[in-house]
Amino acid sequence: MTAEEPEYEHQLLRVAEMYYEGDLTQEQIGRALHLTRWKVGRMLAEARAAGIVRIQIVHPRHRRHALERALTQRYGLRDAVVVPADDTADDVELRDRVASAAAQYLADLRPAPRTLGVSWGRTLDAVAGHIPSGWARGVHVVQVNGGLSRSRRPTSASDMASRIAHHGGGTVTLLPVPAIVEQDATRAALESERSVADVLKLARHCGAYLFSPGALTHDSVLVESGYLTSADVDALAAAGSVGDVVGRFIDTDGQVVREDLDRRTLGVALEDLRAGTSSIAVAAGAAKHRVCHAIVASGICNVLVTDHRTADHLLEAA
Amino acid sequence: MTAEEPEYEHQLLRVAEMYYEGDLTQEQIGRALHLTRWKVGRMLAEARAAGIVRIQIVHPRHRRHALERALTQRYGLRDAVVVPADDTADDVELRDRVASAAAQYLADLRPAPRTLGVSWGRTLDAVAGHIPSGWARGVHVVQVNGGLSRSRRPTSASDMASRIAHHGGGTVTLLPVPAIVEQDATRAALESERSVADVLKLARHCGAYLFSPGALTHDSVLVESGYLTSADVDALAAAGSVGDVVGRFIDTDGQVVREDLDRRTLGVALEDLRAGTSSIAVAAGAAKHRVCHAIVASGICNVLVTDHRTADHLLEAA
DNA sequence: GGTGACCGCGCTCACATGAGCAAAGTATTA
DNA sequence: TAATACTTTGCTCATGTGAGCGCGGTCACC
Repeated sequence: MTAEEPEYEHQLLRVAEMYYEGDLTQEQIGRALHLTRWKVGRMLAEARAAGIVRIQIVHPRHRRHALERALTQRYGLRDAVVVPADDTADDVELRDRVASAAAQYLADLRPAPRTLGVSWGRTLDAVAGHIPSGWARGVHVVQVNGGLSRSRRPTSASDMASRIAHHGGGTVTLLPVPAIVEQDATRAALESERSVADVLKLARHCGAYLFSPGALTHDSVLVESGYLTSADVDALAAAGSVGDVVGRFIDTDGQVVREDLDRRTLGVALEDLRAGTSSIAVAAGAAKHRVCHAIVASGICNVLVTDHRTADHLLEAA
Repeated sequence: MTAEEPEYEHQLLRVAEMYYEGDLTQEQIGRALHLTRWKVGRMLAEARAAGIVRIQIVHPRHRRHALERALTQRYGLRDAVVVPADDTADDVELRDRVASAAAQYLADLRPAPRTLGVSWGRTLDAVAGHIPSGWARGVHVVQVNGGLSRSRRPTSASDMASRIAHHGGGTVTLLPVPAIVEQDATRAALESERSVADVLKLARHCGAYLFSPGALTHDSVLVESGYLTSADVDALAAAGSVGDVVGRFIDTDGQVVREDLDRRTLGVALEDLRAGTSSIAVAAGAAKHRVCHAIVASGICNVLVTDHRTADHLLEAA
């Protein structure tokens, strides 16, 4: 611990090599190095603790159960799924891994939800891409926030809800309105529209919700889709926002910032997510660390699917 | 083996997680998963064999003994030192690692050489930088090939021999002539010079040699130092050369190419290296793979210090 | 359908290993 | 210097673990 003797550390290394690479017994090593066999055993434990010997599990489906347990306890979550973030992987690959785990989690969820509220975005697009065919039987998927396709990409907001429903042998109900409108009155008008009101009513009482918080960055999908300008992002940041959930921007306490903007946003309220039996948030990458903390700390989600670095961040936060 | 069942692989993963991360005994795992304890033991062995569980030793001084053994056997070497090539490290860091190992090897060499012939170059410069003070007592270091400083860098050819001697509490004999001269006659004249002849005689009977083969690239030190032009490099490549040893360019069989150039090169002959008790070659990086193969296959060195990727390459070569 | 080859399984048994403990050694303080 | 707290060491013992064996099931080939 305190010694830091290079000579001793080198001995540790020799012992570790003999044991793990040379397949010698601790007794044999002790004989060769003039040590008792118990000393060798302790040195091996020390080498593992010091990280000289690293035992890691390498598998795409591997989950970090220790972190999951810590997260559920720390934030009173129903469940957590933490996948290892490979050092060599970029953000896109990481998102894909996390999305895959989320799809798997959803498929394994028991009792299977009869109605599932879903948001949209890059992460959910990836989740939809990994959902196993036949993951459910006759699920009813409901789009919980607006997202009329102003997006340039072919995978529109409505598409991911459809795909998830399709693979679950079920039906989909879309919310064919913009995510954010320009006038409060427009929102009110749309909401009073019968077809929209019906969807929202449905969306507010789903058995499960699946969404991905958005980071407050200039390349967010809300910016790319044209609902926000770069200036809006700066203004939100100045107002203390750390990101959005189903299009609603929140601060570190999970409270809505900029009420005026929020009143122009179409979709379920944060309260609806808080009330959900399974409210599953999916988030990957450093950009989402802060918004992740906000949603788990304020109970907007009760299930979190993420990568181990985000999990570490959440556990470090006081 | 042949099954490739994803379900079973997932079970393997679960078992591995429980054992290595959950610190459960094989018995407990068997209980939980309705397996016998022996099945669990076999699954763990399988998981390790399949690479799902990876046990690796992480330490700057770590050596790959299995590869060292394979190399010494395959090429009839006296000794081999193979250090792991960290995936994240660049070529410079890798060279430093290998150089450090070489310095250590030299210091541990028993019986300690009374006379040591050294070459020069970027790699040997790194070796000199890592040689421990007091690594020998009264060693006599002799420069084995020409290298009168035409180099732009401050670390001249003679400098590394001096440093190695200095740290070994010994003396140094330099070879103050160019590496390659322009006329055969010049070489003959220089060699007949008493002072040069004496050094060469000394250099030809060293107890140990330490050198690093050079790759045939346009940024080789021989080019940088002005002994060769870029065109010369291309000509040598066309003549079948894979690199140089103490300034002498060789082909894949370890034979000198371009006799005319070789006759203008000052220093010990390849035969002198082949005759040495310890002829230690130090080489790191992909660029030196081919020249490495040439020198170990043709017996120019009998000790090789290198990285694990080079070792892999040498073992793959039929 | 019969027969032999093969494979995976559970088990015995001998060995390897870690937890826990008391003695020896070492640092710390009065 | 002596007393004390703390660490390290070697050991006992219970437990964990892997090699090897025989059984039963499966498959291919006759």
